[in-house]
This record gives sequence, structure tokens and C-alpha cells, in this order.
Amino acid sequence: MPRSGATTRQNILDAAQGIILQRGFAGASIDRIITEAGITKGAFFHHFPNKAALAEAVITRFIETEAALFDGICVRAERLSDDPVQRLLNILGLYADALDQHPEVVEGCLYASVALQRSEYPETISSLTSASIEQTVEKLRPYYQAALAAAPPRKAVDVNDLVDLFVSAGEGAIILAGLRQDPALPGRQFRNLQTQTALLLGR
Amino acid sequence: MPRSGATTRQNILDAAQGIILQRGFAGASIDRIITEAGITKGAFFHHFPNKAALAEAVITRFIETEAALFDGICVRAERLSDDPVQRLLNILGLYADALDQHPEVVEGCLYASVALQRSEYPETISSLTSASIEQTVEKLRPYYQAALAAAPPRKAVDVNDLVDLFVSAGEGAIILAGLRQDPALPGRQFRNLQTQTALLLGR
DNA sequence: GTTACTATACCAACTAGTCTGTTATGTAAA
DNA sequence: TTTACATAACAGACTAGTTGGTATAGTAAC
Repeated sequence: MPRSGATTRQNILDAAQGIILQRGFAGASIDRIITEAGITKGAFFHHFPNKAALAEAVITRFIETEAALFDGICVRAERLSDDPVQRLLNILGLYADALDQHPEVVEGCLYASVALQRSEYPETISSLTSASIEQTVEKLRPYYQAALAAAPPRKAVDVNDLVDLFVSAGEGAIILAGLRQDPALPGRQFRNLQTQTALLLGR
Repeated sequence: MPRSGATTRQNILDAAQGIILQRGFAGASIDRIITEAGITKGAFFHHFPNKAALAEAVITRFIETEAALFDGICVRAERLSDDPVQRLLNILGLYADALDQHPEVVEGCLYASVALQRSEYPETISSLTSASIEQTVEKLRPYYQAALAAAPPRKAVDVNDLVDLFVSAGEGAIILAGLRQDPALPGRQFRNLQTQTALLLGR
């Protein structure tokens, strides 16, 4: 076996993700990516047949990382409490903590990048992204359902709307954090959402 | 005076905004824009000295439109009620109505586009955008302050965090709406936020 | 005569992608 | 243990098309 190309591939993915978040997909030219990664065109096209394949690899890696983070939070929240309301509040709190530990969120989010440049990305990418968001929503829904059942609020609220607020508050917080260049904003946002959810559920 | 070039300019701005929202700034080439607008390169460069000037015009127009919409909502909310809590709830409701009447929000939002492609846009654009967001936040804050003072919630909540949630829930809702291709989502989101805010303020 | 264009040709820089090498590393027969 | 070879992992020049932008000549409305 020849020397492993794994680190080179990683470098390409890292560089590509950073540049895509800063300049968009069309602005992330292969020349820029290879300069940032410190490699040549030959190396790039050895690892990826074309730019679309690179995009798919970047997005896939991002989706898997996010899913793993989220699953970890759910597992920890379930361990921390049996009470469905407290579990939901813990998910919100742990998510806030996770965002605090990742100040690079100010750079942006690939979900939002895809959403705002749908026509520029290959079709497979946008459907992958939508599917991933839907998966997150479906993981989250049972927690909201259980909490609402255990502590029904005074006014009727739709479970799906609450889940959507979780997701979209996250996306929006990252955008706002980027505009303000304030890496602490997303964490604060989720802690605020936690407080409001607590009040909603009578805590 | 010769025939006014105002409509041509409008067409260019409309085409540019649409393509920027679909493909990002780097993906919105002048050739694409003039094809969409049905004009020639000569006409384009008659109206704009370069692409940066076009970007500034597009963003400026967008900012002014958004500010006018928001100011109108505040004026109507003030007319509808003297009660600070009800006023805030009305702002949220009127904003939801406004979003319902603009299904094109699924295409995206220029604030988010700028935030996610900061390095691709000229510097003036990103500072214009940040300033506009900050202006919106400062218009909104007194309404939240008054409502919180009139009906302090059981748990302490930071006014700034609440205002930020308004803004970022809006941005995030547009992103989610784009991924799901669901134009009704942002309106639903704000009505949900209205319900939660009502419960927060004891209504 | 000025303004608002159309049409077309042009340019240098950049774009994605190709092509032909070269180098590192492991395999295995002599 | 040397020699031969296979193959992944690159390097870097090259191409065809696109990019933002310029230039120029002409047309049509006011």
C-alpha cells in the first residue's frame, strides 16, 4: 500500500467547508480550495472526480457530524432525567452548551448555505440536506410530544411548530451571530428558548 | 427627457435579487442577470458601473423595503391597542400576516445571503446589512421592554435575547421554508411565537 | 442634443476539468 | 537482499469555456 491519502482528503474537505461557508458554493473555486489546503490540482482530482462529488462529501460529513452531536445530546438528556419536561429542557440546555463550545458557528451552517443556494448545488445535495433536517425534526418531536402531554400549556400549541422553532431558531441564531460576529449568541439563544419553554410547560 | 430608464433598472434589480437568492452572489453572473432581465450588457453597464454597485443597490432596496414593512406594522400595532402586551402580540401577529402575503419568502432572505457569504460581498454591503439588522432590533426592543415591564414573567428573561429570538426565528423560518419548499412556514412560526410570548406574559 | 439603450467584438483573469508525468510505498520472485 | 513491478498519491502544465469589464458604432425616444 502507498502512503495514505486520508489526511490530504481531510484537508481538502476542511478547506472546502470553510470557503463554502465564507463565500458560498459558487465562490468556492477549486483553485481557492487547493491553495487553502496547500495541495495541487492533481491531488484534488485524484480524490474527487468533480466539484459536485466534493460538495457531496462535504455535506455528508457535516450531516453525520451534526447527527452524532444531536444523538449524543439526546442520550445524555435521557440519562439526566426521567421527567419528560426536564428531558426536553435538558436537551435545550445541552444544545446551548454544545454551541458555546463551538465558536466557529459564526462562520455559518451548511444547511443554511444549501437552502440559500439551492440552484447552485447539485440536486442530490439539496435533497440530502432536506432529508437530514427532517430526520432531526423527527428525533425531536417525541420529546416535545411527551413534554406537552405531561404538562399541557394553558393555550394550545402545535408540536410541529415547536419543533420547527427549535430548528429555525438555531439556523437563525447562526446567521445573526455571523452578522454580529458574536460567537456566544447561539448559546444564549437556546438558553433563552429553554427558559421560555420552561414557562410554557409551567416550570 | 428621453424615455426613463427606471423600469430597466427595476428589471435589473429584480432579476439580480432573484438570482442572488437562488444561486448566491458569486453564482449571480452578469450574463445570467441580463439574460433574465432581457437586456444587453451595454444597458447593464449604463446603469451600474460594476457588480459591487449592483449589489449595493439590490441590498439597499431590500433594506428599505423591509424597514418600511416593519414600520408599517409597528404603526398599525400602536393604533390597535394601548396595552403594551397586546401591542407586542399584535406586532407578532401582523408580522405573521405579512409573511403569509409574501410566499416568495421561500426563495430566501438577503440578510441571510449576506451573512453566509460575507467574504464574497464587498465590505460596504456587509456593514450596511448589519446596521439594518441592528436598527430593526432597536425598533423592536422598546415594545418588548414595555411588555415585560407591564407583565413580568415568573422567570427572568433578557429583553435582548427576546428581540434576538424574534429576528433569528424569522431568518431561520425562511431557511427552513426554503428547504421544505413550504411558503406557509414563516407565518406559522410567528403565530407560534405569538402564542408562546402570550403565555410568557401571562395571557 | 442628450439619454437610453442594442449589438457586437474584445480582453485579461479565472473557471472546471484533463493530461502526462513523477514519487512514494508495498509485494514478491530470483 | 536485491531487483522488478504494481499502484496509490500526488505535481503541474494545459485547454475550452466563463467571468467581469471595456469599447465602439449605431438607433430611437424625448
